[in-house]
This record gives sequence, structure tokens and C-alpha cells, in this order.
Amino acid sequence: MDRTDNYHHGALRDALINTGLELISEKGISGFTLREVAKRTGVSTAAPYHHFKDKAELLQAMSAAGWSMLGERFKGALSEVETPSERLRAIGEAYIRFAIEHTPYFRVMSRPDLYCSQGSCDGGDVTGRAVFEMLRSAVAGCYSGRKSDDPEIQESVLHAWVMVHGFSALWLDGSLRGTSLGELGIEELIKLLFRSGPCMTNRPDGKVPIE
Amino acid sequence: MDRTDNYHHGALRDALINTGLELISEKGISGFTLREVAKRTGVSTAAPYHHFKDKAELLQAMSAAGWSMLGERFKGALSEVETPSERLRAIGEAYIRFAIEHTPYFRVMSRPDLYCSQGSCDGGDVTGRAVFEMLRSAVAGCYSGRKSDDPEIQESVLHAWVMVHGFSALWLDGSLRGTSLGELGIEELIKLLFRSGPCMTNRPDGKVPIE
DNA sequence: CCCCAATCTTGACAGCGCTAAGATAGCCAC
DNA sequence: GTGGCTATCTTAGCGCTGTCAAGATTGGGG
Repeated sequence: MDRTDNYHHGALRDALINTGLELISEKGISGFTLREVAKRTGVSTAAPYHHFKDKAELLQAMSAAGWSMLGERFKGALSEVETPSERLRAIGEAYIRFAIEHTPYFRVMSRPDLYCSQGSCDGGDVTGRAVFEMLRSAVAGCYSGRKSDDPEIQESVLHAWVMVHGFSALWLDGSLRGTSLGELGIEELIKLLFRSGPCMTNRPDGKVPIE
Repeated sequence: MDRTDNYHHGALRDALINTGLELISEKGISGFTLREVAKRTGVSTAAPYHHFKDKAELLQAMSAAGWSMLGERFKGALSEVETPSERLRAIGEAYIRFAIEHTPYFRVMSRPDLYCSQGSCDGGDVTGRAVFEMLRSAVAGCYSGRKSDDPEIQESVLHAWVMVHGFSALWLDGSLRGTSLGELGIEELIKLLFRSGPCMTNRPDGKVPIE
């Protein structure tokens, strides 16, 4: 019996990550199974345990790879435009497009409860924080001359993150279907999202839309 | 052996829903187990199957109860203030506070993938759409005199929903901890959220914050 | 060439969702 | 009351899951 194919010589770790993403892409995150990942990768059920402590650790590795990839996307987006507000917008759009084009990554990144104890990842989500820092810095770029702890900057950071994440989550969950927004295509929705803001928030100038 | 206690006489359905929420509150959604719910309710493993087709159907019932409860919260919020923009703000805040105070409900409502086939619930999420409709109508109230399919209204509906949902999701996932926003308390964050808007979006008047 | 450390497999256990078959409780007709 | 009917719950078991202990296999360094 020639088992040479089953020996990955250190490459199994990455193979498991990739197979895992494929599996999530097919069956969703609730269909993600360590046994199935192992089977699809062509190894035994116990093989993954020599590279990951448990299922959670594999998921965390997948998440980390996703954050790293998103960081690259951000860099690419930043390099394509000039002005601060264009750069912020580019980053926001990159976040949403990453969620749509690399759904399995996003699905796993959005479920820290599966691999983090009590919400904090014991410093394991360093890449995630680096990505957040890029967003924060892009926002700060729009307020040149102010300190980075300026409340208005904090506001805009929160706003930007909440918007792109909220939109991505709702879109991927299909929550927009079956509503008045469901008839719009993804491109229209993204345009709408980056234009919006008037009604819900009280704008700095104190104006309120129509009353 | 007196099994009288184990007979719920039709009340088992609701008992399972409530026990399920308690379980999610303790162990999170990934710790939600039909067997454990049955055990905690004091019945056998197979008992739930006489009230729910499968695990998904119980989750869907829990979700429906949550949407119904959120609808009540919206009504309460609407009745407390006068002006359209106050009413919209009240609804938005009610959404977030519901997510925080009734986390188990929100957790289940945010996972349609667990009980919906292909994102659509086969008309089972009627209550959810009714709640969305309340939000939409609250937004439309801020644009009196315009048609309900006005693009700017669509914009604001999307914006409002994305904001309150995105914030709730990020907060519950603990994604704000470990960032510059993590030092702020929940009340400060909510205030910040409802004040924000300037940087990310291009406002209708064409102004861009600072450049 | 041989041994060692890295890597993978086999076999097993408890817990999971789910089902078929049988037992029990309460209620209605009589 | 009593007999039986229906709703309700239980017991037993299937295949699947995550995880671990023990053993087998591989390739590289002495």
C-alpha cells in the first residue's frame, strides 16, 4: 500500500486551512467538520491534531490568514488613490468586497466565539488589530492636524467600521432579501451605503434632515 | 416512579424555547444542544421532536420570539418621543439595547443560516420583516412628503439598519475590545455612534469633512 | 546503514442529531 | 367509575462528531 500521497511533510497545515475554507464555502460554517476536512485532504481523522491543538485552533489559523489577506487588500486599495477621503473610501469598499469575494474567510473571521475564550483571543488576533489600525489611520488622515485621540476621529472610526462590517454581515446573511432593499443589486447597495448618513445621525453642524 | 413533573401538557414547547435561551446565554450559540436543552427541561432526548421537526425549527421559533419581542421594544420606543428624528433615534437605540440586554435572542436572530435554507426562511420570518418595516417607516417619517421609494429614503434605511446591526454585532463579538475604541464604555460608544457620520460618507450637500 | 524525530494511522470513547417503537397520562363517551 | 383514544413522553439505537492513546510509517542526520 503506497501511502506516499498522504504524507504532506509539513505542508499539511496549510492544506488543512485551504480545504477548510473550501468546506465552509460549500456547507457554511456549521458544516465545517474536522473529520470532513481531514477526509477531503486525504489524511486520517487524527492527523490534524499534530498541527492544531483542536478544531478551534484550526479555525483561528484560518481567521488569521483571512485578516492577513484583508490587510493586503487594504494596502492595495490605499495605493490606488490619492486624497485621504478617497483612501478611506477605498479601504471601506475593500472590506466589503473582501467579505463578498472571500466569504469563507469572512465567515470565520466573524465568529471569534468559535476560537476565542471570552471574546479575547489572548493576543492571537494581532493581525486583526493591525488591520483595524490601518482603518483608524485612514480615518485620521481625513482630520489632518488633530490628535489621534480626538473624539471626532474616534466617532468616525467607529462609524466607518460599523458601516462596512454591518453591511457585509447583513448582505452575507441574506437579511436584505425580502425587504425594500432586496431588489437592489450589490453595486447599487454599495453606492447607496457610501452616500448615506443624513437621517440617523445628528451631523456635527447640528442640522437635522427635514423634521 | 412519579413522572408527573416531566409532563408539560403542551407547555413543553415554550419551556424548551426558554431553556434554550438560558443555555445560549451560558454556553453561547455553539454550546446550544438539543440534548442539553431536553435534559435541563427535565424531559428525554426525544421529547423535543414532538414539538419541533428538528433542531433548526426550535432555533427558528426562538428567533421568531426574539423578533416579536424586538417589535414590542420598538413600539415602546416610538411611544416615548415626539419628533420623527427622535423616533428614529429611539428605535435605533432600542435595537442596540435589545441586542445587549437580550443577547441570547439576538445571537439566534443573527444566525439565519442555522434555520433558513439558502438565506430565505420560506416566509417564516414574517415578524422580522415587520420589524424592518417599522424601521423603514420611522426613516420615512423624517422625509415627510416624499414617496416611500425615494432613493434618499432607501439610503437612510440602509444606513440606519447597517449602523445599529453592525454596532450590535461588533460589540457582542467583543471586536471593539483591544482597539482604541475598547476603552470607551457602552454608553459612550452609543452616544458616539449616533453622533457620527462625517468622514466615511459623502454627504448630500457634497461637502467632505476636511481633506 | 541505522536510528530518531517528525508525521500519520488505527481504534476507541463520550456526546451529538435524529428516528422507530413502545409506554404512559389525561380526557371524553358511556 | 371504566374503557379506550389521543396527545405526550421514553427507551434503544443509528451514524456522525471531537478528541485522545497507542502504534506504525517516513525521511533525514549520525
